Amino acid sequence: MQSSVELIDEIGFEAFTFKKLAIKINSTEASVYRYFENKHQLLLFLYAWYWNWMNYRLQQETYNIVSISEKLEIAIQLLVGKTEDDPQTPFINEEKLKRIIEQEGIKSILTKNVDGVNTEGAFEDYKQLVEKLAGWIHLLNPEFPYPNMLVSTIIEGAHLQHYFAEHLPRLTNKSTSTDNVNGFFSFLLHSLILTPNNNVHGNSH
Amino acid sequence: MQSSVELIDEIGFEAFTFKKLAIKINSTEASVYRYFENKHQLLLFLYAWYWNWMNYRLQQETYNIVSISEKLEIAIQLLVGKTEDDPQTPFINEEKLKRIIEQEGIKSILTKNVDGVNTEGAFEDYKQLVEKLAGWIHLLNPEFPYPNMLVSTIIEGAHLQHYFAEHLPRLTNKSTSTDNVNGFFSFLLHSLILTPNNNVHGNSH
Amino acid sequence: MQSSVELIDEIGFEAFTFKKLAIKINSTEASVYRYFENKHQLLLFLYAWYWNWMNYRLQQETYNIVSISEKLEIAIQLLVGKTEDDPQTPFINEEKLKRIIEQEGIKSILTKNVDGVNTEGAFEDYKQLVEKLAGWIHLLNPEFPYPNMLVSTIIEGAHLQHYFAEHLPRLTNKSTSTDNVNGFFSFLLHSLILTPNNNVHGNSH
Amino acid sequence: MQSSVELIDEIGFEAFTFKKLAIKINSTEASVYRYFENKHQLLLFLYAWYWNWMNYRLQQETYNIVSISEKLEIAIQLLVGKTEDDPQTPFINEEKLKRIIEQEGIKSILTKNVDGVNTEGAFEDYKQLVEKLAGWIHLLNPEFPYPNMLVSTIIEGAHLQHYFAEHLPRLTNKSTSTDNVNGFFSFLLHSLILTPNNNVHGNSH
DNA sequence: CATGAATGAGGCTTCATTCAT
DNA sequence: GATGAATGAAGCCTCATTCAT
Repeated sequence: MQSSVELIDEIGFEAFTFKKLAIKINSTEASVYRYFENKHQLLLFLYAWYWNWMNYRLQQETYNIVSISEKLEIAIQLLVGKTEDDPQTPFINEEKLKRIIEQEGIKSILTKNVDGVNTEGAFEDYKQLVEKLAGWIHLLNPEFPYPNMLVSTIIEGAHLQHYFAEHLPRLTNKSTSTDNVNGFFSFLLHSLILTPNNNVHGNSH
Repeated sequence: MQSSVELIDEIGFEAFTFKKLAIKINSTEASVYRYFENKHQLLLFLYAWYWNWMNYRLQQETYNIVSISEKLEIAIQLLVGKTEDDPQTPFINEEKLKRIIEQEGIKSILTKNVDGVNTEGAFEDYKQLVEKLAGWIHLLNPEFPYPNMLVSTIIEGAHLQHYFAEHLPRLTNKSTSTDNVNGFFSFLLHSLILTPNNNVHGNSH
Repeated sequence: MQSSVELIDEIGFEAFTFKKLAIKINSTEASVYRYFENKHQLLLFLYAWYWNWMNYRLQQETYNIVSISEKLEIAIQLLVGKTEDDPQTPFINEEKLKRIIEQEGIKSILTKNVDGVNTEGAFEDYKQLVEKLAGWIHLLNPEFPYPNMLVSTIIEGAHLQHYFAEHLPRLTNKSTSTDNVNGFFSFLLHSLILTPNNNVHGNSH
Repeated sequence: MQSSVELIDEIGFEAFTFKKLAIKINSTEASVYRYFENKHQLLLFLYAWYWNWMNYRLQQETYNIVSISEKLEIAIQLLVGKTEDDPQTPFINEEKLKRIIEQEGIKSILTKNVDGVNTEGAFEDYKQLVEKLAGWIHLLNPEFPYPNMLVSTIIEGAHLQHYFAEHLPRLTNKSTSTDNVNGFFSFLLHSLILTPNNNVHGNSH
């Protein structure tokens, strides 16, 4: 588990194979196959685990908060901010896992086999999280027609911006560290949802 | 060229091989290698070609327009809207290419070798486009601190939303066709940039 | 093992491939790769095995001999003389292996990657053997400044002379079979080392 | 010509291909094929050129010398000593060529196709040189039964010792630079040939 | 249940060479 | 004569998976 996270983080998912994993954990390919059908299943498992954990954390950090806008703020912090290793789960390093999700997660969606994978429920937690936040947005601003889009754009956008900050700075705006990513998406949320008197208007075709 | 676009569009980049391409065009693997070092180079070439063409189109459609906000609107239409085959380039089907960029483009960025690829200038046109639009945004709203982030988020976000609309509808908001994608990102732009009196505030840590 | 020795002996190392070996032993390339990373590793393995076996034989044939000059004589016989199949190792045909070492061994040294290979210890037994004999020479003739050179020249020289005898007779001196090789190198050893009153003088620049 | 020497010296003969050469000289593979049938022919040509040049130099440097032992001394210097670029042949860098001969020459002999190559006369100059020196040795010491062996052992031995000095020092004896190679082989020659009262005795089986 | 061994299939790439202009 | 293009063949290697014990 932890080893697979480390290895994927090190060499990337494309270069990752069960053989290399087996060597790393002093085991055999056959043994690894006992636990995961193939490497894509492993990634999907990590993906599901990550979003399940995120849902859990979100619940923890918001369940005694009343204000929905405050809940949303917290959610954004959680999704966009830095992730640190969670000492409660010694079997997995969340910081590395986050980096994998950022760099490899979207690839497990952008695959010719999405639909098949999707029906197996691999993205269930992710979708639940998106819908939960979209629901909150709807409560705050019932007129806003794109709550799901906004949430999924923030999530995936944040992943990309973190990556750009490291590798393609001309696509992003750096100032004091990567806090800008946080700033941008917070600002987005406020401008669109938390600020009153938004004049909602659709496509101007 | 056209054949490679078709084949990638059909079976996906992962399943795409020079052998399959060779069979499709009644040629040999070795011949294909004369033109592209490997399939990743081919994808990068398509990527570069696409953004070069986008830059060209943007210039065409905006150079006699004075209003910068209007220019921006047009740019968004171009980036987010549907792409149709350009009859001026019979050797390439832009509609299919767009679909490839949407589904595979980000993968050529999210690779362990980005930095190497980047120094070769593969993303140059993309970055130029982002910076041009970011420049316009800056003119309209000099206080706005995240112009590049906004542009790259719109571009990549739009790609994803188109994809979600087809495969993971719970992550998006569908109504009448994918026009919603257009609507959302136009709205984003207006709310953040084109509407006066935005109270810019950064990260609320 | 034995099959690879036979095949290399037959067709030469350059023409030797794992595919051909696989066919010969009714197996598959992939299976061969389980045991040797690539054909160069296989050759290095054979090389190491050969010199390990030579060290062993030398020890066997000299350990109850007191006279160092006699030991040296025996060593030369071993290194320069004919090698016959050792019935104790049914899995390898030493005669053929010797022919491989003669014709291919030096190539595994004269490679752009020597230094890398060398650090992996592939030549360890070879070097030990050379140093052991050089040590004996030093005991017999402490003034002689080139013991290692002499030993390595005899070993590699003998390989070449055997080869020349078969293929380029004008570079050698044939009389009664290849015994001449033996004669020449024995003579060399005697003239330089075993004969007293050598007037050692270095480079005459 | 010069480019091929440089390229082989750089990357080694195994990795050398006409394609790489073509790129280096801004030409095409097809053009290179106009001059050399294949890369082995090219190596043989260089080999032949080198030994032809050596013969020429030997003649130059010895033709007004009377003493045969002196001639032999000069020959050894020539064969064993450092080679510098000959300004008379601007189209070829002898120093690099020498390094190629040292590292690759013996491989062109130790090939399964020697016999074929041999009949084409590729090694003619080499053999002539060996025979010339063997003849001198015979004049000095008519009893000595291995003149050709001695010469070819010195030549190839010197090549190897130079190589060992750089890559496998435990097989050689280093003191002040590689002059030792010169010293050793000079010494060899003196001990066997130039010193009177050698008690010639053959194989002591 | 674990694991060492086996393996078919195919991916990627280069070679050496020829052809057509 | 030079050269851009084409290509069959093969080499090398890894993958994902299964089998037998």
